[in-house]
Amino acid sequence: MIEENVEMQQAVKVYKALGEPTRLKIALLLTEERNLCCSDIGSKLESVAGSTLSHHLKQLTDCGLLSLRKDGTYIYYSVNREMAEKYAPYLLA
Amino acid sequence: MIEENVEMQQAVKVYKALGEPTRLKIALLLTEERNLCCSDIGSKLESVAGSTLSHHLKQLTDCGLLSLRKDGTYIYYSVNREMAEKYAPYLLA
DNA sequence: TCTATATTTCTAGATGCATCGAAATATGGC
DNA sequence: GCCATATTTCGATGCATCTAGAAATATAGA
Repeated sequence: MIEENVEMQQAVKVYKALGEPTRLKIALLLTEERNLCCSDIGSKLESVAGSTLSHHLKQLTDCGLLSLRKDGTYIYYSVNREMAEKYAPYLLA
Repeated sequence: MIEENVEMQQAVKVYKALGEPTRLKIALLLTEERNLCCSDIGSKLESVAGSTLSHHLKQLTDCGLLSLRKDGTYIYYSVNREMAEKYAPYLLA
């Protein structure tokens, strides 16, 4: 009987976040280029509403895959490399 | 503008498959112990209907993460190590 | 052939999720 | 304070997915 632990729950969150095309693209974008803000990211994707983008970025940060830095009205996102290396080094390849 | 290619689509499938607690457990089970059949796996999980288990195993094999070998009425599942190494080496840790 | 076991397919219900537009919040500049 | 821009929250809708039970399929053995 396999036991569910905290690490497994985190892994599920990370993989759920990456198991959606738009979010995977965002994660890949942010490994190529660090410190992009919400609207930068939006401009590199095909027609995504700001509210949708916000929702995706929240999931990616909540699971620990992205870190953010606030600067004025902008929020700059980057990939948390330790998390990517642990769960999905494919992102960094 | 980031482009969606075949590899990305495969990555989404793999991560979607792993982004669900029961399926992640199945994948972890099968990295610890290879060649388990459907009912073996069911007995190592908490109360999952056979039809549900079948559905999960299909997703894990469809994305390429599991391979299977038929022997009589049994089907033995194993983790496809190249796929795990590429997308989710966390499974093998 | 008949039976037992293993697994899948079918059908349906309940929940979750992606998406958007509109409204709300936050910050900086004038 | 007021305005412009960046981002989030809210509310709603449609679609996907998880789940299970029942029926169907497959295979081995008596």
